[in-house]
Amino acid sequence: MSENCKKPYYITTAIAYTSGKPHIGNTYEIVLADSIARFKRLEGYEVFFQTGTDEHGQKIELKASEANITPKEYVDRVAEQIKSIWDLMNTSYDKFIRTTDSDHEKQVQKIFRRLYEQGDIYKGYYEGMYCTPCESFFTSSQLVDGKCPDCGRECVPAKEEAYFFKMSKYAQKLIDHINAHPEFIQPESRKNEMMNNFLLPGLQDLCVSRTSFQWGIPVDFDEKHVIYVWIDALSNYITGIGYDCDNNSTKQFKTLWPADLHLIGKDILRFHTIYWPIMLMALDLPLPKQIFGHPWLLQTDSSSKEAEGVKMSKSRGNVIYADKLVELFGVDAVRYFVLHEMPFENDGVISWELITERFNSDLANTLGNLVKRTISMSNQYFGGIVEQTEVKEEIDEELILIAEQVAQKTVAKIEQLKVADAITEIFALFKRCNKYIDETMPWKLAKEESLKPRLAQVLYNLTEGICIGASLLAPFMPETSEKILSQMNSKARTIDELHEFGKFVSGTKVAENPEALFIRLDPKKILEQVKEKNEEKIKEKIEEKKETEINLERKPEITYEDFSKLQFQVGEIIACEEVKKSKKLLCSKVKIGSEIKQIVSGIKAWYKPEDMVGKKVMVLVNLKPATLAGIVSEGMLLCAEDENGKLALMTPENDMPSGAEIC
RNA sequence: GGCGAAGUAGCUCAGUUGGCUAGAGCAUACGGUUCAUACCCGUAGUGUCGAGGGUUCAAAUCCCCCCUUCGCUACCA
Repeated sequence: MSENCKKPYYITTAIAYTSGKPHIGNTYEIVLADSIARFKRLEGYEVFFQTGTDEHGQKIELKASEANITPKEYVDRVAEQIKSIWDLMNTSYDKFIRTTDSDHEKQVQKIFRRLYEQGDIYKGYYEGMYCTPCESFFTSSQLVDGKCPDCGRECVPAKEEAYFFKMSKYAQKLIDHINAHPEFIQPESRKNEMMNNFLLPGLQDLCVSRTSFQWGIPVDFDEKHVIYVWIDALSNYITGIGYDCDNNSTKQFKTLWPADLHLIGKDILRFHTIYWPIMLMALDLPLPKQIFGHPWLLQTDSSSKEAEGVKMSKSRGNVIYADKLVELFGVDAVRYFVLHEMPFENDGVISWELITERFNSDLANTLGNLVKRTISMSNQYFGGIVEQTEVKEEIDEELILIAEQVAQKTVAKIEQLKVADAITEIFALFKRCNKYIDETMPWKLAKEESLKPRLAQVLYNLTEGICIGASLLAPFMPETSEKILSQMNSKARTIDELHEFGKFVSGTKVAENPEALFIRLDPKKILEQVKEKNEEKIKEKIEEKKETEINLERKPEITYEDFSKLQFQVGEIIACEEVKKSKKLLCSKVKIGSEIKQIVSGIKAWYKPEDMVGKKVMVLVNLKPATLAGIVSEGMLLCAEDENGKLALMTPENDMPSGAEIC
């Protein structure tokens, strides 16, 4: 393939939101994308790999004002931090786009205007309950006990002039596209979720502007509006490579678009498989070829059972940061671990024991030791010279066959985005090399001068096998690959040079004192170090807890008259059972004075029915009855709620009779 | 509640359209070897393939029902 007719390959990650430091879960995505990008380069594609940051929105505006700096200063800081972690992970992105880049901003304005002018965007009103931290509107039916269904915080009623995107107009076209291209959404199981939950029931129009904050790209023909995240963030995939909606797109755009792969977390699949394709349709652009919603890396923490299989998130305080891992294990080990341990469809598990185990067995034993023993034999027996002598034996053939096939096997796995399996293929070669050493027993050959030529060939075969493996390893563990090849005094090869065994230059002298690639770790010591860190973390958590305060946005003032409309009484729970049809509801019989009311409440997660019975609780008794999950509820049990959404029933401090008025 | 996924050796998982004594890696035990980072190679396993029923000459694999877990979604006064 000549230089100028290389096939393009355009891959992107989601852009990271600059509200804080990214954890290992975010980092997984960039490493995954990087390994695919590097692999495609190895295959001879002209790869363009784009990542970046999503830097607008109210949350950032808030954080910046808390820190007493401008939003731009704030995002500059975080973007730099994110970039430095991407660099720490040795990722080879070609472009780091920021949504505050001026060319991006300009283009987004033009896109918005065009969609408005062609009638896909119209002006309307958004009415509903608004959650400030989440920057989201909800219908009152979506709220959980009047709180935000995402974060559990207070919502306020709001009405906002806003622009809407007519999603429904393109829905059928998108359904047809998804049906015609089964590979479009990966893994395929996600396709059903999108179809069944959103597309088939009918798409709602999407609100694409906000007036409640300023930190965003203004709508240029209606300055009080700011373009909301969808059009702003998603467009990065085209603005980053030079799209222009007045038909002045760059050559780069024309070459690269449509993207070959959008790599994203499974949580934002909906935006990428529904809103983004529809936006593209409206712009009359082809759709990306594939969108892969990768699973999560879940952390199991040996020191606390409850943390098992819990998604990492800052609010849960169970975050493992990439730099800490790198400190303990090194970049390539972390890359290896996240790539190897992450399955294709289900969530992967990360724990200190697992990392240490993999590190020792795969990296130190299988790979590191193989390289070391091979090189040391070459030095011991031949002064470091690795030479072909053509003294071949049948026993060589299996090794050679595996070595010659490993490249194409790996290519096939990457084709399916099965990166973990690709790595396993490469390690199968290293394992075969170790076995080959036992089969040929070089130390025995070394004892007889007449067998030296055979010994030389054996070591050549090993060296060549290792070099093939190391070349293929480059996309996944770039530094290790380079180290091995440099110890072998050899060069990285392209895929095409890996199908044939014997390209290692005969007569090459290998390193005299090769450095061990991975030193075995003592799992006990690692666990001790982790324990120390955990204890620190727990202390921090406790301190944090002490300081936790919940501040709600004030609702409008009410009069005593308003208040007196509400009637609260003490009720005694005399019976309680689960509402079978629902996941969150308990149905209680509450005795209020002589009256017995049936009340349904969303507290199943915190209270067992048997624990409810006998409790005296605070009841709002004159609330209009409503039907929940088919059951009539005639009031409301009052609860306090913490920052994690945990509920606690309100009970009188001293025993009070059932029916006592609360005033 | 709707839609979907999963439940296989101690652990992480493979098991194509049903077919011979159910597999891999790690961990475990034993044996071999010594070039090497207590390493490598070999052997050995253990499994009511979530429970029950059915179809079949034959089911981990198909059908029914149930249990458990998970994902998306709805409801959640």
